[in-house]
Amino acid sequence: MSRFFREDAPQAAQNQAEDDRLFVRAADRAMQVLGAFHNATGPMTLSDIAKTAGIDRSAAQRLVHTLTKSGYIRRSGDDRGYLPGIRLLDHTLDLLRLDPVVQKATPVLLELRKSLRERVDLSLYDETRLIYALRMQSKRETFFATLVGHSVPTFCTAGGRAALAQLPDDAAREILTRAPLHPFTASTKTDPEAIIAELSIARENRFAVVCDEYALGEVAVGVAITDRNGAPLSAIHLAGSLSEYTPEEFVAKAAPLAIEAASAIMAG
Amino acid sequence: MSRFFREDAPQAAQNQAEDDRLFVRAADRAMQVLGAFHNATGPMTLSDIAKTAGIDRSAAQRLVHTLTKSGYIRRSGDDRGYLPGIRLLDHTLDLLRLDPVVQKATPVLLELRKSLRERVDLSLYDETRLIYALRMQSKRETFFATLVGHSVPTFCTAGGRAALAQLPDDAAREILTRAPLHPFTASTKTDPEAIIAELSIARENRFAVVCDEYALGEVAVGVAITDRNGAPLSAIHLAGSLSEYTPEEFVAKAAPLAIEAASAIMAG
DNA sequence: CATTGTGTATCGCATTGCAATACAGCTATA
DNA sequence: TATAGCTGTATTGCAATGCGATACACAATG
Repeated sequence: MSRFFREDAPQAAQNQAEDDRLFVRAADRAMQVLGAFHNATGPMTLSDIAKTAGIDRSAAQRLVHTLTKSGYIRRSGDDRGYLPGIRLLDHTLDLLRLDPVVQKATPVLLELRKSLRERVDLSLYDETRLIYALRMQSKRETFFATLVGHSVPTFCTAGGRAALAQLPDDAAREILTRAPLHPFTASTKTDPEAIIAELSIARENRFAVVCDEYALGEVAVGVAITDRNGAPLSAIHLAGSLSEYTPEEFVAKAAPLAIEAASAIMAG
Repeated sequence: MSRFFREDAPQAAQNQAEDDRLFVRAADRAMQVLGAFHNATGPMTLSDIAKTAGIDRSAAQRLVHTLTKSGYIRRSGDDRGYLPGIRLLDHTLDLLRLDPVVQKATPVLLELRKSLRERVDLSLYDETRLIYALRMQSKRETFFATLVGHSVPTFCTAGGRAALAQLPDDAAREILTRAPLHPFTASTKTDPEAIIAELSIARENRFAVVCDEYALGEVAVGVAITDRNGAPLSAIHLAGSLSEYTPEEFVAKAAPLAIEAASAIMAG
């Protein structure tokens, strides 16, 4: 009993609810080191990593050493410095293959891709952003828009709006306050209330349409995938080129397919 | 000086070369917890994780708590248990976008995909295995053969043999001793010397061909991508169906394209 | 030939991670 | 409705271990 009622002792410091701001856990530090690459544009040196992760160079050295030994960090071939290690891809695979949505969606999206020979993506909902998990690309595609893990904002993309539309307006509003409402094109809607209005439309239609707001010359249709309580988990995203379709044409073609696919996934 | 020559002190335990077998670093423990999902087939409970990671349930609890707070682990929606968290995909992206080979290969492979409307993959070399980093799928594709992070053995795949062929024979032999030479089909070559012989052929041709050894009804052509010292970094992999091509047809069509693509990537 | 940057290695202290322990909720089986 | 066996969660003290300090070898640069 004395363990639980010690009046003389300093306030218990290990309350799980609050310790995480008092203590810095080693697991966090390890992930901070890996996270140091988030803003990198090339290999990082120990000093870079230390600075970015907010730890001492010598601590960084130790962590990098350990992480290198286990393959989560590797030395960059020619250049000096370090890069994220291949081992990370193992965890990527675990994430993808164990994700219930990805599991169910994969065959459905492959079918969908056959019907509509345009870009088909599945992305996972993460409040202010969507992260691409499955990508089935079409003819044209550039850069690293093909990379898994790439994320796009929810506020101005079709999939994102479809996902946000599943939330009550004030929950969506709250997320929008946290999102950087940065315009990507001249047409990007950045007024929260204008976006909320779009969400109402999407909610009614069961899909969202975005034209020219994120990428110029692109029309996209997004449909949300939700859990059984209706909370957004993920979104299907179909994109076409405005040089081939009018927005209406594309929606007419893509929206029914996307809705059907989403239903199939949620039913499965 | 006493710090460096203490005769009475116990043997210094922190030699970086050997401490890793004496000490278990927290960073490792964190990654072991994430690694616990490697053999999972669904959500894992705390006890599962603890058992798999080889730590106490209560330690697992603490780590999982920390990792959950930072998004590397999440609770599985309906079922009980935990799953890998979306945050991992951020590191995936960092790995892919910072990888020099992936950077150079992406545009080349997109072009290649246009010329040859079959499966085109880029995978990263990891001794006994290749890990898929870029996937551009064709019509038919099933299951999670589409997932990034999926890995295949080097000993019996076209890309793998192309990569191994870049090594001296004894280096390749050494790797084969560490590889589980498990037959996937009736045709899978599992005799190390038979594989070494294949490597010689691949070395001469600059590409490797594998038929029916990994997947039935599939013919694949692989070409290695090396650093400037000739060490394998990665492989391009083109696969076609034996119901559409004879092996010779496919090779005639695919091999030149693959070699050209690899040259373009290495020159870039 | 300094100087400033890499990466690497070692040590001791005090911070922090862990085992032990306890408990609340939920399902099943008795 | 016990009761047993799971979940996940929380708290403590001790000692294992992570970190800062420090030092050094090597390259590249001025």
